[in-house]
Amino acid sequence: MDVAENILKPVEDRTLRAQITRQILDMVTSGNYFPGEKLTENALAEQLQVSRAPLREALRELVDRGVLVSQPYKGLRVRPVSGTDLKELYSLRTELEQFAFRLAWNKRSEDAVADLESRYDRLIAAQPTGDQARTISKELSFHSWVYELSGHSLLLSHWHRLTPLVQIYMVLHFRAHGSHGQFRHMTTEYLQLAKGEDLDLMLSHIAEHMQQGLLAVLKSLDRGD
Amino acid sequence: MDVAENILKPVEDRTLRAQITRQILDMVTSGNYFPGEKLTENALAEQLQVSRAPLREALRELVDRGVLVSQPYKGLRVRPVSGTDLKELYSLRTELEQFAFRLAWNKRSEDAVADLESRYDRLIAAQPTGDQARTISKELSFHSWVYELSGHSLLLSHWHRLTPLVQIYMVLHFRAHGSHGQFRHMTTEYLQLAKGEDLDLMLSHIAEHMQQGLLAVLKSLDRGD
DNA sequence: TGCGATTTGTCCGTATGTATT
DNA sequence: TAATACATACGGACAAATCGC
Repeated sequence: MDVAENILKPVEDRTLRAQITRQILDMVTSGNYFPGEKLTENALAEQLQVSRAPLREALRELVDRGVLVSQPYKGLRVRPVSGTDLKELYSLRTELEQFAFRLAWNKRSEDAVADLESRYDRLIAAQPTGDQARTISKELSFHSWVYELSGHSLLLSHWHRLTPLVQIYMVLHFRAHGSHGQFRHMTTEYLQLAKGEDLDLMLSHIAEHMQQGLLAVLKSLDRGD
Repeated sequence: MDVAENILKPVEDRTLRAQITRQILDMVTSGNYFPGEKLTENALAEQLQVSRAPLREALRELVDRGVLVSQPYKGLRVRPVSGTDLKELYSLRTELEQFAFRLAWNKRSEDAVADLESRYDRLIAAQPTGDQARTISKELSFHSWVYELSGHSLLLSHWHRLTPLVQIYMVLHFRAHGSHGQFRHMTTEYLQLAKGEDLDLMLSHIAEHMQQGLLAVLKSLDRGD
C-alpha cells in the first residue's frame, strides 16, 4: 500500500519522474533509509531500473521538498534530524494549523464534520494493528482535514511540504516506542474541540497538542538514533 | 555556515544547474516573461547555451518553488496570477511575518536594529532611481530582516519560498503604477514600530501593511494584465 | 603529498509518448 | 486520419570534483 498516497495530492503519476519521486519518498518515509544516509545515483538507478536522467530530476524535487539534502559533487543524503529542526518543525506546524483553523472555523458543515470523524475512526482503527506506515498515514490525514477545509491552497501546499519531515520524525518515534496509543486521548480531545464552538480553546489545544508531540519525539531522539 | 548569508549574498553557483535556475528566476521576476507565458525547453537551451539535462533539472526546481507550473507532456508556463492566489499569498505572508516578529522581538539587539535601518535606507535610496528590480530587491531585503533575526531556519525557508511570487506581483504593480513611493509612509511606520516596544501594535500594523499592499496590487490586476 | 577510483555533473544522439493541427 | 512539434526517457560518453589509499 502506498504510504504517501493518502497524504499528498492524488496526482496521477503520469511521468516516470513522478513515479520515481513517489517511490523514493515512500522508501524514506517508511524508514527504509535512515536520516543522514547517503544515496548514490547509480545504485538507485539500478535498483529502480531507470536511467539517471529522470532519476536526477526526481532527486532534485526531493531536495527542494527538504526530504534530501544536496552537497554539490559530494552527493545526496536523507535529511539528518536534530532537536533544533524538530522544534522548528513543530512550532511552524502550530502556527500553520492555528491559521488553518481560524480560516476553516466557519466552514465546518455537517459533511465536513462527518469527514473529520471518519478520519478519526480510521486513525483509531489503524493504531492497534501495529502497522506503522498506515497509522502515520491516518494521523496525517486526520490533521490534513483542517488545511483542506480552509480552502487556502497556498497554505495547504506549505503543509504538504512539511508532511514528509513529520513522517520521518514519526517513524523515529515509532521505532523508539512501538506505538503512540498514548496520544489517543489528545486526539480525541482534538476531535471534540474541532466539533465544538470555542475557537480559542481549539487554538490553545493545538499548541498543547504539538508540544506533547514534540516532547515525545525529542525523547525518542535522545534515547535512540 | 550562516543560512541568511547564503541568501543575501548567494554563494558562487558551483553547478550549471544552479546558474540556470538563477538566470530563469531572474528573467521571470524581472518581467522578461509574463505570467502564463509558455516556456519551451529547446528555446531555453539554445538561448542559455546549455544542454537539456541540467536545464530540465533547473526547471523542475522552479516548478517546485511555485514559479513555474507544469502540465505533463504539455509544457511549462510561468505561474499565472489571479486575485485568489494574490489574496492567499498576502494572507499567508501576514501570518508568517507576525510569527517571525513574535520570535524575533526579544532578539532585537542594537546591531540588529542598525541592520534594519540600513536596509530601510537602501530601500528609500533605491525608490527614486526608478530601477524596478533594484527597488523590489531592497523591499524584500527589508522584510527579510525579521525572518533572519527570528533564527527559525524553517520559517526562513518558507519565506524564501514565497519571495519569487511576491516579486512577480510587485513587477505587475510597478508596470501599472510606475512607482510605489506611495507606500513610503507605511514602510516608515513599519520601521518605527519594529524599533519600538509594542509588539501588539507591530503585529496589527503588519496586517494593515499587507492589506494595503494586497489592495494596491489587486487594482493593478484589474486594470492591466 | 600524489594518484587512482568513485561519484557527481554535463552533453549528445536517439527513440518514444503525447498533444495539437 | 495523418503529420508535426514537443515533452519525456534512455544510454553512452566525457569532464569535474571528491574521496581513499
